[in-house]
Amino acid sequence: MQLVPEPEPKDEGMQTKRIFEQIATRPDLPEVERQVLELWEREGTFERSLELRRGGPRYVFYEGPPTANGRPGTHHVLSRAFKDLFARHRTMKGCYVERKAGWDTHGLPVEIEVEKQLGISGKREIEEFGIERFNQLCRESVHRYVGDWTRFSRRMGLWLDYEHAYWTLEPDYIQSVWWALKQIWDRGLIYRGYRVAPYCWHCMTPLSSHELALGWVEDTPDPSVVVRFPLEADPGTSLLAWTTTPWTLPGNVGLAVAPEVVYIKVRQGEETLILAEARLEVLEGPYQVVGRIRGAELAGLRYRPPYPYLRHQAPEGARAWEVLTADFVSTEEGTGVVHTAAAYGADDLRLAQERGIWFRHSVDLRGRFEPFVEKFAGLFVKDADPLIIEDLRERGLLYSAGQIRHTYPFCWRCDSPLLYYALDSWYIRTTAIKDRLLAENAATNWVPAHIRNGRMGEWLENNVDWAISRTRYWGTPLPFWVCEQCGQQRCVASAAELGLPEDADLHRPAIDRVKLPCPCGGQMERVPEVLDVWFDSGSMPFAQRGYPRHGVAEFEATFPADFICEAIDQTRGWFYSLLAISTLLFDRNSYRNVLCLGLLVDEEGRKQSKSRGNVLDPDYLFESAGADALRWFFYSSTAVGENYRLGEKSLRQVAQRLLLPLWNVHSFFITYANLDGFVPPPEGDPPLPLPRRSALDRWLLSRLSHLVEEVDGALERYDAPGAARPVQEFVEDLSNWYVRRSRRRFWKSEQGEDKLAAHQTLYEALVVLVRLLAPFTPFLADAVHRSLCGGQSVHLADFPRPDPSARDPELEAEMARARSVVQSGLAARDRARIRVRQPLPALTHPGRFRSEVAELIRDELNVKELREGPELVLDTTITPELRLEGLAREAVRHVQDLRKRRGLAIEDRIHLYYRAQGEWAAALERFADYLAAETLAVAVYRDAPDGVDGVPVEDGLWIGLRRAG
RNA sequence: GGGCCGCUAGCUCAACCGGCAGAGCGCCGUGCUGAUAACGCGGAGGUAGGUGGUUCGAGUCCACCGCGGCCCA
Repeated sequence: MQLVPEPEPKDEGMQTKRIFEQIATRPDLPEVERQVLELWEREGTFERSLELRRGGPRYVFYEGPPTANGRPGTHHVLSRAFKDLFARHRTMKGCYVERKAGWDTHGLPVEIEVEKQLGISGKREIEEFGIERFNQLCRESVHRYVGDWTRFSRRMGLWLDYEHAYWTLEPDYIQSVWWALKQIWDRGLIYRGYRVAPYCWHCMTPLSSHELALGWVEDTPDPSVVVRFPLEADPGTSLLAWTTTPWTLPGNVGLAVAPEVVYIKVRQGEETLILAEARLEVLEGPYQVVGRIRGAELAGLRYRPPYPYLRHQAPEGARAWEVLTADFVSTEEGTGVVHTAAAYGADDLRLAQERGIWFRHSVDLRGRFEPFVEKFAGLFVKDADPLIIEDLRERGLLYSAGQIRHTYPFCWRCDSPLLYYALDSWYIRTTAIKDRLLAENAATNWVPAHIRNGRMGEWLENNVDWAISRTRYWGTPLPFWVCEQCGQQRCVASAAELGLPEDADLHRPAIDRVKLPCPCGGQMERVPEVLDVWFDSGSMPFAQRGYPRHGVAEFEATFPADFICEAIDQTRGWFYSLLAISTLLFDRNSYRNVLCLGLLVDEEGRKQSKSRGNVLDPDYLFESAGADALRWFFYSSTAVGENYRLGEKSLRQVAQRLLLPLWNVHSFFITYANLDGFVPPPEGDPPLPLPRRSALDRWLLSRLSHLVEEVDGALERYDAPGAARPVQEFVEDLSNWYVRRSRRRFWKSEQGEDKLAAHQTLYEALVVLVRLLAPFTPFLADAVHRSLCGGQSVHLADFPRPDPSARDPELEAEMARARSVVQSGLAARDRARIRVRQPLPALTHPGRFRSEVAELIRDELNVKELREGPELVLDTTITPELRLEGLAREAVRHVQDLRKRRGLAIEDRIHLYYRAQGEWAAALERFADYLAAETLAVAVYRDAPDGVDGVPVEDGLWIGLRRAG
C-alpha cells in the first residue's frame, strides 16, 4: 500500500495570510522521515544540538561497539533505539551528551567472513594464503561493513558521532589496550596456563562457543566402557570408572568421587569392586555387597592407572593417580567414579589444577598419540579407541564395553569430531578481584533490577580466570615477548618500546617479526596469540581516547559512564569485560546505569535466524512502516528486559494508534488556524491566561502538565514503557475527547475569545507533545514541530517542564466523571434504541458538574437538561418540538454530506434548496436559521429552480445546493 | 546438569503494597461523523500453564512440576 502525499500547493510570489504550511491529510510516514533526514544532514541538526548544550552538565554515554561484520539486522535497531532515546532526552534537558560511535573490528567472525570470500577454510589454508594478505582483507571487510552500519544507524534516527568513531584496530586504540594489559601484568595478575576448549585436530584450531553451537550431531555412536582401576595397596580391589573416550585413558591422572555419595564395595568372583550405590545397575552378573563407604572416605586412595606412560614422564614426587573428591560427579550415569584426564576435559583440568595434580599431554595437536605412548604412538585417537578397548580386555582391566548414542560436537568446517583439549592460554587472574567485582556490580543500577543479583550476580559468583588469548590472526596481538633461551617474559605497553613509530600498524604478521634483546643475551619473541576481542571492547572507556598517551582530560571527564545499554546476551560479554577491566585498572565499574534489553523474536516467540527464514529486514521496515513506528514499538510494547515479538501487524498498529492520530490532530489544527488567521504568540509571551480559557482547555493543559511529569520521571528511571504508554493515552484523549468536543469551537464562524483559547490550547498542547515525543519518534516529532514553530527543529528545543500552575486535579477528576456519565448515557440511548441525533429532554445522573462540563455532557448526549439524582436515568419522552429538532439535525447531516460529496471547501458558503413534505417541511420551516448556520448557507429556498444539482435524501425530503459567490 | 526470565481473552500485552482480572487489535451488533487509514456504545470471549502450601483473601508470596526463551557447563 502506497501513501502518496497530496501535492502541496505552490503559491509562488503570492503572499498569503497563512501562517502554517498546509500538510498532506494522509501522510506517507517513510517519506516524511526521508525529508527530515535530509534536513538534519543539510543543517547539521545533530551537531547543533550538541553545540547548543556545550558547557552543560555532562551525561556520559558509552557506545558498545557492534562487530563490524555482517549486515545490521532489525534486532540491532532495538538497543540502538534505546541508546538514542535516553541520549536525546538528556540532551533536551540541557546536558552535553557526547555520542562517540565505535566499531569492534577484530575477531573470528571477521576472519570467517574473509575465509568464505576466499573460498578457503582453516588455519593451514590461511597460513598458506599468507597472514599479511589475509589480515589486509579482514581490514577491508570491516571498512565495508562499517559503511553499511553507518547508513543503517542514520536511517533509524540514531544520532552518533560517526566522524570521530573509535576503531579497535587503530594503533592508538591498540596501544591503550596494551597499556591496560601492562598494568595488570605489573600486578602479577597475568599468567600462562591451560584452557580446555573444543578443538579441531584437522583445522588445528579451537572453536568459539558460537562455532561449537553449529556442529552438534544427535545420535552419534561412541564406545561406552567401564574400566578397572586396581588399588595400589590391594590390587584385588578395583574402582570402576566409566568413559566414552577410551583414548583419554593413557592420559588418566586421577579418579573423582562425590564426597557425600554412598559408595559400595561388592564381591564378584575373585575380585572386589567399588562404585556408587546408586549405580549398582552397571554391574554384570551376581554380586555380594561387602561394605559401604562415603565418597569422602575414599579420597586419597592410590590406584594403578591403566597405562604407565605418563608415570614414566612424571618428575620425582609428582602428585597424581589418587582418588579426589569433586563437586561435578553425578550418579545419573556411569559408576559415580569419574576418570580424570586433566588435559581432555574442563572439569578434569580444573580439578587437577585445584589439587595440584601433575599432568601432561599424551596427544599432540594433530590428535595423535605422542611417541612416549608406546603402544599407540602416532595413532589418531579416535582410531585408537577400539585398539585400546581390546588391549584393556587382554590385560583384564576392561569390566564391560558397549556403545552409546549421544549428541556430540563436530567441526562446522570440516565435520571432524572435536576433541576437548587443553591448550596453552594466557589468563588474567580475575578471581583475585572477585570481591571487588561483586561489590562494584552491587553498586551498579541494573534495569531491570533482577539482573544484578540474578544473571550477572550468579555469573560473578562463579567467576573463573579470564582466558584472554586466541590462537588466531586478526586481532590485537598479545604484547608478550618471551626469551627463547632463558624463558623470561616481558609485557610491552607501546609501539615506542618496540622502536616502532606511533602510527605503525601493530597487527600480525609484522609484529611477529619484532625481536627484543633479553638481559640474558638471548632474543625475545612475541607469543603467537592475539587478544580476546572482549578485552578490546571492554577497554573502550579509555582506549577510545588513546589513554593514557592521549586524551587524559577527556577520559577523566567521561569516566565512568552514566549510561550504557545492550541486550541481555552481553551480561557475560561487554557488561562483564567493562566491569572486569575497569575494576582491575581503576578499582571501580565503568558504568553507573545499565539498561539490559530482551531479545527480538518473531511473532511466534522464536528466535530470529537466517535458517528459519523469519528474519525481518530493517530496510524493508524502514521503508514500509518507518523508523518511528519501529522505535515506538520497542519503547511501548513490553516491559524492559522482556523479549519483543515483532511483526508487520504490530507496526501498523503503532501508526494507527499514535502516529496517524498525532498527524491528524496536527492537520486539523493547521486547517482551522489558517482559516482563522491564528498567529501563535511568540514563545515566552503570556498567552491567554488560564482562567479565561474553557474548562475543556484547562483540563487538557492539566493533563498535559501531568503527562510531562510522568514522562520525564519515567525516562529518568530508564523506564521507556512507563513513559511511552501515558503519551499514547494522552494522544488518544487529545484526539478522541479534546478535539472531538472542541470541533464546534473551531468551526463556528465568529471570532471570539473562546475560539482564540481553543487555538492557543491546541497549539500549546501539540508543541509540548511533540517535544515530549522528540526522543522517541524523532522524525515525526520534528516534522510537526517545524510546521508549528516556524521551521525550528524540535531537537534544538528544551524538554518540556511541568507547569504546576496548570495542574487542576479536581477538574481532571470531574472530567473523568463526566466521561463516565456520557458513556452510561450513550449506553442508555442504545438500549432505548433512540439515535443520538434525536434530542431528548433530560438525563438524571449522580453527582454535580460545573456548568461548562455539564454543557459538554448535554451536547455529547444530545439532551436538553441534566438533573442531579441518585442514579442515571434517561428521559425518553419525545415531544413534537423535539421530534422536529431531530429531523432538522437529520437534514443538516444530509446537507453536510452533500457538501462533502460535491467537493466544497470547509469554508465555502452555499445557496441551499430543498423540497420537503409533511414533518420534514415543518421541521425545516421551524429550524431554518439553525439549518442555515450549520451548513454555511447564505440563503435557504423552499424550492429549486431547474438545473440545481440535488438529491432525494429521505422519504419526503430532497435537497440541492450551489456554491455562493 | 546449573542459573535467570516468562507463561493472564483468539492475538499482543497491562494491573502500585496480597483486596471486585483490564486495554489495544480481531470478531459480532449498533450508533455517530465536515471525525482522521476514524470515533462512540454494547456484546461474545478467562479453570490466570499444572499441583500443593501460606493467608480472612493469591494472577501477585512459597514449594514442586510442565512448556518456552536466554546464558553457562
